[in-house]
Amino acid sequence: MTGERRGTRELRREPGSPLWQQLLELLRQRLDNDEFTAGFPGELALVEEYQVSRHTVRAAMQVLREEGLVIAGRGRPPRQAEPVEIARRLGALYSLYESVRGLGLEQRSVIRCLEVQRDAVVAARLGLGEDTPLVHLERLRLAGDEPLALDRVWLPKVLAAPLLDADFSRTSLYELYARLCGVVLTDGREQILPVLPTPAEHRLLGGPRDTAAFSIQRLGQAKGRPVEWRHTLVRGDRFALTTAPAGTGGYRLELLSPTRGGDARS
Amino acid sequence: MTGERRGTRELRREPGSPLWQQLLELLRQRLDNDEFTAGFPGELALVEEYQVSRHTVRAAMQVLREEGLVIAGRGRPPRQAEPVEIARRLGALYSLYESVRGLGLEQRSVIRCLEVQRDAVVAARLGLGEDTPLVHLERLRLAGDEPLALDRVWLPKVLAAPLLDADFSRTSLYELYARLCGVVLTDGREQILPVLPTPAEHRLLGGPRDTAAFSIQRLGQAKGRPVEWRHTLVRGDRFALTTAPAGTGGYRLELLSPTRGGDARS
DNA sequence: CAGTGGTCTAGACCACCGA
DNA sequence: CGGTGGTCTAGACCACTGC
Repeated sequence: MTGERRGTRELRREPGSPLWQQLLELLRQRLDNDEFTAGFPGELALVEEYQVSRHTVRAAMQVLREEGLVIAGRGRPPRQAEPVEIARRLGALYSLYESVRGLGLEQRSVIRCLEVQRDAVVAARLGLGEDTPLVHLERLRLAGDEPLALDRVWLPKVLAAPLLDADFSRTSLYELYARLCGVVLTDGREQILPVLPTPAEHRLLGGPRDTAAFSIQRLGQAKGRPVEWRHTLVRGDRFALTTAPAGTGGYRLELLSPTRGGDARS
Repeated sequence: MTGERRGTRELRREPGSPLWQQLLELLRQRLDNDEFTAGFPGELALVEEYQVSRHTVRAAMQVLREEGLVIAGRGRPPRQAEPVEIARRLGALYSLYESVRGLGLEQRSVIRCLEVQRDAVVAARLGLGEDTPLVHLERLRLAGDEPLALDRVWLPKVLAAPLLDADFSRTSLYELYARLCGVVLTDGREQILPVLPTPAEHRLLGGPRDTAAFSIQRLGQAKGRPVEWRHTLVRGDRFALTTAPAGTGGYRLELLSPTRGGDARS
């Protein structure tokens, strides 16, 4: 906003607080403040600005790049990652969206409910008082004409009120939450359970009878504050959790091919 | 074995093949050959041996440490990680074992089957001919007196023959596989599905009726070669997959507290 | 071409840990 | 205490990208 230039920034050279960590925190704050939407500074620029060695800059940048917050590569000018690029690292629910998109299938949603509610249990999970108004969205997610998941979301009304008039049928919730409300999810915790859908749920999801499903519960956070409670039911006959390529311990929720090749109940 | 000292080792200084990557590969090989069981060299020792800068050594070591193959920390002499410490990074099945152990519960198994079989489907998954003899182990895993998981494993008999006389009731399969057969799992791919156990499976696992379960299928590899096919059924009313702390996209299979606090079928 | 990051060197000081 | 890794500097050369 001010546009002022400070030649050097406030890095304290003292033990116990490495320069690269301080720099990392400062860069995080500036990313949060959208100071870099017009382009992220190169390593040498940061060396100059903060008066540290390039090695120190690279130590801080390595973290930001691993987190996917900044995209940088040899030759290209570096840039801040788009929310969507960050979100892909946020767990099973995102890989659900991506996995379906990766197969070139059209995704849409049938909105079953979009209203303001009060729910003491959900509010508690969000760390809010039990009477806090919440925007509640319930939708059935489809690929083509086939139901894939039943998605139930609660957001604090304080943040999410603009979404009450939004059209969720074609767009990602995260995208709308970011664009209309300025809330970008940066972190989250998920819990995944195998469940047997209730008859009502099964009617919505379709599929063979006695099919189990994934129950995914998720607390989404932005800058450390809870901003989303989500409970999604994913059809178990169409999706599997598979280890991520690198064997890093990560998992992806992947759409199974229509011909369930191997049931492998050997 | 030889005890010979080569002052410098074969690192080629040429573009397109960074020194730290070459060093990383050499160290991997030496780890595979158990050259470091009596202690892993420090950074300065590697600087001297390979005639590269400490920075280069650290670049290679960073990878080995992130992979958990080497344990190193300020002050302490570095060392090669034990198989168990590596295995903890090998997916949901290991965290099952650890999660139960972490709660201080006694783990044991009831062996239901331990014999040599031929199974064309499983053999194919292991990349073997359909008549290849396999060691098959089926066991019910318990914590205290309560069944937790039904575990079915197939191993190539060529590797696993010594296990036919082993006692699995108290010890981890991975530990025995490593100790008796010299096979240390280094990698693996898993697929996790929600399923409804068959009546027979449900009788073994116990729990409320109409409880869903995790079906975990796993192909375990050692040095790139498949050495294990596994199909485990985990009780869904006692375990959940939860995101790993760092939000790295990883998941752990965690034992739920006996009092299922939040069903959250909101 | 100029600017980017990728790699590498040769030093330095310090904090931590175990003997 | 000596050895470990953690941090930091000031340089250098190169490969890649896009103009």
